[in-house]
Amino acid sequence: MTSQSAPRTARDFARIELTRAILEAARRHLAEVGPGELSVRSIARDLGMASSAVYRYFPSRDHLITALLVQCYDESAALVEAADAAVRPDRLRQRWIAMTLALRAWALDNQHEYALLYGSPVPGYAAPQDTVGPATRVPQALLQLMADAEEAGTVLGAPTAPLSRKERAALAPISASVGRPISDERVLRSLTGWALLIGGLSLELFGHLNRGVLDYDLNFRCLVEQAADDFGL
Amino acid sequence: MTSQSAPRTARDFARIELTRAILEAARRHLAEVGPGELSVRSIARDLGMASSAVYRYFPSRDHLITALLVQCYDESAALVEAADAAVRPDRLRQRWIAMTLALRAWALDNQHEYALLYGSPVPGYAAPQDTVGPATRVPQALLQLMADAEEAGTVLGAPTAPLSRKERAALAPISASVGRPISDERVLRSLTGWALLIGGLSLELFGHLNRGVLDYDLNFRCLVEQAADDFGL
DNA sequence: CAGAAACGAGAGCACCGCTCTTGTTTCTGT
DNA sequence: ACAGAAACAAGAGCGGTGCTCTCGTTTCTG
Repeated sequence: MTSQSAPRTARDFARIELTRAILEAARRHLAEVGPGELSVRSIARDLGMASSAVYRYFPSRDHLITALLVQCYDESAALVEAADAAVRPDRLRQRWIAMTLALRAWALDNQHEYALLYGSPVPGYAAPQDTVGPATRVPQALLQLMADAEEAGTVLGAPTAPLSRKERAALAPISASVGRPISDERVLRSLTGWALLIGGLSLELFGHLNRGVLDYDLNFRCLVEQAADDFGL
Repeated sequence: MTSQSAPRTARDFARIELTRAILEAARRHLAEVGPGELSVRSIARDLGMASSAVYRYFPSRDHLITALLVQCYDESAALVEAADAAVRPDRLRQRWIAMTLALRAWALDNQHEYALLYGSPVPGYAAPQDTVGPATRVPQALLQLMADAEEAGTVLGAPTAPLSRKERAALAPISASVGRPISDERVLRSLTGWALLIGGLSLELFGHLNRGVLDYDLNFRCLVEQAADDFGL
């Protein structure tokens, strides 16, 4: 780890402070240039230090990106969770709408960050273990919504052919992560919802709707409303 | 344009041949390194020419990427269309399954190419007009399927609240592109289907299902089967 | 057959991630 | 208190990138 517990000495304090400053500058750059062109050198210039000094705090550009990844996952997930919590728990449909709109709002405000999280992986980059926790917060929130829907006894929209044993087995780790009983059909529904959400946002933000859809806000709203219908919310 | 009609002279011939060779080498590299690290220099090395010579044929790296973009859009769309055509036209559900499986198969075989098409845009890159035609072939195929479903008189799965006038207006360019009558609800369904398809593939290929889903093949199949149910196919 | 156009190759510019060395500052054990 | 160890900032440097410019050669065209 980079910082051990408390800043005992002045040096410790300076270290965590500079680490924060570097990350902050990186994030500031990310607002303008996109993940692929994030440059350690320009960040260092921005902070008035030699580029080699940055490597005292982040051993490589990838480590810096990992830190940004975690920060952005957490930031967006916090917004989604907050939007969820702001709605009465039994208003299931409204919660779904609120969560999806929250993620879209964040994505629109932080397009390069969205690309970092859900776009193509950065060049030679393989996400380390640190990111998986934060990365699962949003899909977990969707899962919890579905579990609530199951407890409330809502019926799924369209009739679905029952899943085979093998199909159920493939979803086992997810079902187990919910922490309470949930049918495999609902687990699958949350996956669908997640895929639809990310797909819709990616198509919009990566420019695939350019010629075609005129009103992006309205289009996204239609998408999630229709999904709510399908999910029986 | 790069080549005007016929290769009249030996030089013309050499030019289109070399252009093709460069593109081919670029594509070969793309199978291994990912769009962001495609390097003009390494492609030139691969062909045994000076990097500056490549710029006689593609004025910039972005132009080269554009050519790859078009090629990949066309290649994947051709597979999707072929899969569609291989099924009896009135087997709507089977056509949907075939098309989605075809795109997934291509994406799995060409992961970097998929990232190029549907991942985050390449750094400073803005897709020019040339790419929009090929890019719309897949969503167009989905739209045509939905139009066929409408003609066949299938009913949509879950009940949907009717779209508002503004919502219908936002979809107008797409409806018009179908070339025959289609309800706005079905247009919206194709958008949902497209978003779900791209979202599902992106989540899978960009590593978001790593811990969770055990069997990717099965999971994707479940996704599209369930979507077929929702779409009333 | 001369002039023009296209060509390939090389040097060079400014940038990148990253490493190594050097000299300085700060902490720590005795 | 002080010496040794550890952390630090800065600079030079390596090999890579996209791209430009120049220069000598080849090919086409009027």
